[in-house]
Amino acid sequence: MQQDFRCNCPFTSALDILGDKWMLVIVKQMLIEGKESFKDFTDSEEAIATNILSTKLKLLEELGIIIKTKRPDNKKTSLYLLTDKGLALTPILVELATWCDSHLREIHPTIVNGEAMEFLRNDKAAFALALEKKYREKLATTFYKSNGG
Amino acid sequence: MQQDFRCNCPFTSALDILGDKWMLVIVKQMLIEGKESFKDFTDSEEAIATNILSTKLKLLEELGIIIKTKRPDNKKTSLYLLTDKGLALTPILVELATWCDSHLREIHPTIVNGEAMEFLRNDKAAFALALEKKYREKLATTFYKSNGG
DNA sequence: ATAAATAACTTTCAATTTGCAAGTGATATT
DNA sequence: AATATCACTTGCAAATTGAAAGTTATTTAT
Repeated sequence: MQQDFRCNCPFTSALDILGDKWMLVIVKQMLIEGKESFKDFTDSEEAIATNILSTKLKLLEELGIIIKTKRPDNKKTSLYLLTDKGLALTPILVELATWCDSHLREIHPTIVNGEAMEFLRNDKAAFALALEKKYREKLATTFYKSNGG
Repeated sequence: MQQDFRCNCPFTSALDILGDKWMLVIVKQMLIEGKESFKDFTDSEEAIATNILSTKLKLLEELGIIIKTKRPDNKKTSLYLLTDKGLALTPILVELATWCDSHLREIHPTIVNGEAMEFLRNDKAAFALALEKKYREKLATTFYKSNGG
């Protein structure tokens, strides 16, 4: 991996890892949109190129933010799942969306504005917890399916 | 400016603006390190190149995240100051540092770990508020100096 | 008044990164 | 056995990044 850090500042160091167009978008797709296969990601609205996706998934795995695994009944399709370290990024995503909701609509009026945004506005912390809980339940289901059928 | 957004997702849209190596680092330098002149930024630990700095400051200003101004007694030195829209990024920075503190020390052991980090760990929300308050006080002082001497 | 220093850029150009398109190999389906 | 699908990899062109040097305006020193 050999990650380079610009300095010893915790803010800058976080951005050395997460400060690009794709890392947090991929995490978001997993957490919010339930994406888990390579194909799921390529089919996204954000239209990530396959070579970039491949590189970023590898980096996320090396950093321990996601794990790569397979269902025993499907040797073809790899599954990419968030680890605890990855799930711990939820508050960052929530704060990003909050800022976007309050300050970006002016220059980008078509940003989605549905029930989920209402929930976010009413209780950020609860929203974050709900996302994490939902993902952990999905993880349980995934592993149940893999083991039990 | 002509900002391009990849889609209507609030998470992705925030990252269309903030998802790079420099935007939030510059905001951090203003908020935490009190940097306000072009020279302050070039002297930073992160060693940003002047052309990049110039471009990013312009973009931040166009987005309304910072304002560019001058003290009446100094026509040479420009001042770059955070707006409310910029100060509203504080919770994002706080969450980034929190994640870094918990999950990045393993691969980057020299990350700073002083009193401020203690405060952050003990009460994230209070830490964010303290940063914002301190910055607003500095703003008041800056404008007092400019107007009164 | 003149010269030197400083601040805030701008320009140039090389290196790196990004991303589209096409190709590959392993599995799965018909 | 043939075809389709999935997860990549490779090649190449375009865009972005960044180091170094240059430019202009203002301020300080002589």
